[in-house]
Amino acid sequence: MQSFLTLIEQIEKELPASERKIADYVLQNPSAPLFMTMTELSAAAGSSPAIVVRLCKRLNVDGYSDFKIRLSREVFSNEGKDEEPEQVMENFYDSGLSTRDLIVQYIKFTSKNLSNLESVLDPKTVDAAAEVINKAKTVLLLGQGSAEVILSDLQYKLARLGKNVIYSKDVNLQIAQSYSLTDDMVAFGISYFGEDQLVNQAAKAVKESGGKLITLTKIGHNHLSRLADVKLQIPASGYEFRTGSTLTRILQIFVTDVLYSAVLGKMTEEEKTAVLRRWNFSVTHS
Amino acid sequence: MQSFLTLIEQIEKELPASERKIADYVLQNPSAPLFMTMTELSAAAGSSPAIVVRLCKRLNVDGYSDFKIRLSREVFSNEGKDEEPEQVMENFYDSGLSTRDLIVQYIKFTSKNLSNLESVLDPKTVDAAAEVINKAKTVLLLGQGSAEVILSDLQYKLARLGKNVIYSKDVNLQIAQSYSLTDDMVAFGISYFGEDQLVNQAAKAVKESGGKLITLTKIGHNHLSRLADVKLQIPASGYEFRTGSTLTRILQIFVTDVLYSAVLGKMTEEEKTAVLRRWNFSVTHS
DNA sequence: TTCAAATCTGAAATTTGTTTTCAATATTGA
DNA sequence: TCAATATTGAAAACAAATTTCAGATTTGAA
Repeated sequence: MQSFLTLIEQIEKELPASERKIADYVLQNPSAPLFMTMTELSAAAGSSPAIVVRLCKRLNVDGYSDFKIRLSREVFSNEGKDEEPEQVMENFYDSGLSTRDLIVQYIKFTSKNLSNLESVLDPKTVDAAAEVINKAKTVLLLGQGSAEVILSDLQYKLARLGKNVIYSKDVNLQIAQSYSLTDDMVAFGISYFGEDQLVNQAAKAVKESGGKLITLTKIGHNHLSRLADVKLQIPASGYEFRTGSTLTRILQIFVTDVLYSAVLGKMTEEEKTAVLRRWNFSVTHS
Repeated sequence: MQSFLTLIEQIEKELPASERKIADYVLQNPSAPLFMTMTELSAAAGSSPAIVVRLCKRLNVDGYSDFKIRLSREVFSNEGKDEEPEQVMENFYDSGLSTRDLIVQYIKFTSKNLSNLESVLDPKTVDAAAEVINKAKTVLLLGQGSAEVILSDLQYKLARLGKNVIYSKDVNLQIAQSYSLTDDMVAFGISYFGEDQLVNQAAKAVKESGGKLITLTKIGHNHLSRLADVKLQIPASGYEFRTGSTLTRILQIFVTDVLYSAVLGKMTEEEKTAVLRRWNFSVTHS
């Protein structure tokens, strides 16, 4: 299948003026005709519908809709071949993107960041975290602000895994609880920057009472993860501020998801069955 | 970007008989319609042209020729790729995957589902939702259970956009509030299955009081989205039950993220500046 | 179970878009 | 220069897509 656009290019030079207008327009906007009627196309190119038909004939296609199909085949099979360097997302809501493009770019952006996660999230660390959680009977959750969202979700997950979960949204209460950690408990702290004063105070309390601490922060040095026995980390997006996106939230949920599965993987068959029972109950119809 | 056929597959089961005939025919002969008129296609599938139009509408494409274009895009972009059958994720925690592989598969799985979202999430609908929210002064949030997580996140987003947000976790209170919707308010209901009795009751209350309702559910028929003025939809994963993954949560957050950006896109410069101020304040160091 | 409301269906009418026709105009080559 | 040939676009004819509508069916509420 020789390229259709190439074919147009090749005959373009010896086309009569009016047909050439159309050919030129198509060569410059190969995907545009897909969304135009013949009349629109001819108007846009400064010609008339009859000419479009004649051009189709000359190109040996079966009519205008066949023309469109050949064109779309061309356009879409090339799509994504020479991806441009993606400075996308810099300030995407200012860039006048259509909502469709916004969605597409956003999907790309998120997928790309998920891929990055593969190199940042260390399997051994996930395993270690799963191990600790698996052994613990009770999990104490630490965090506030936007981390609450993730913690609530984690609360569901852990409950489903059969853990007792202690989670109060008030950080001061969290701190109080952190001082009374016992052997069968583990604390799980979430904070993107790892620099929340109060959360860190709770983490210190956990260490002082000799308890285990798992943390989930962005990659790099920070006070929270320094205190941790197991440090889960997600990439720092950098764009977060400007875009206002909650990519961070998605990555955090993703990590807790993986962790959930990892814990499940360590369980016995009966334990897994129990998890399924809890799950079926908790889902019902929400 | 393989997803238009996936979309058809997803809704196929709950299509009315006559539309299903056509969907089935297309699924079995994905490239056939490209060379057929609507009448031919409907005849081949044992249905009528009007039904084809209706199916196009349901698929959120712009008419039969748009349908053809989407299809050709699918057919031709896949040509010669030899996708392997991907039975991944069926029961991945039973399959003895190493944690590294678990992460890798999970990333693939999530990315793939994000791609599916592209054909399920209709830009026009997102636009409509953004429009409604932009005009409203106050947003009332509806939902419970695992949707709480998303609603809390949404609460942050909306607050940052300068909206008054009314969100009580107690559904009964939500219902009560729903009866007193005023003109400058809009309700936003989230429920994966769209079949939560109490949430639906709140939604009905919204409609009875003449208010606007935006919903976020899985794709397909359900009582909640039926009541909606604007229906946002995410793909049904199917695996959700067995895997216990919270993919749904990720997709939901994703949608609200896109919506956030879409609303932002509709704002004036001063309004955007105000949003940034709120954002910088709200993030600080959590 | 019964009834009202909502949804589905396909034939027919309508609208929209494509293709052909044709007369006027321009171009070519002897 | 002047036939022969090719190009053009307006309008007519045609074809296909879309909407409408009224009857049939299904669904949901009481």
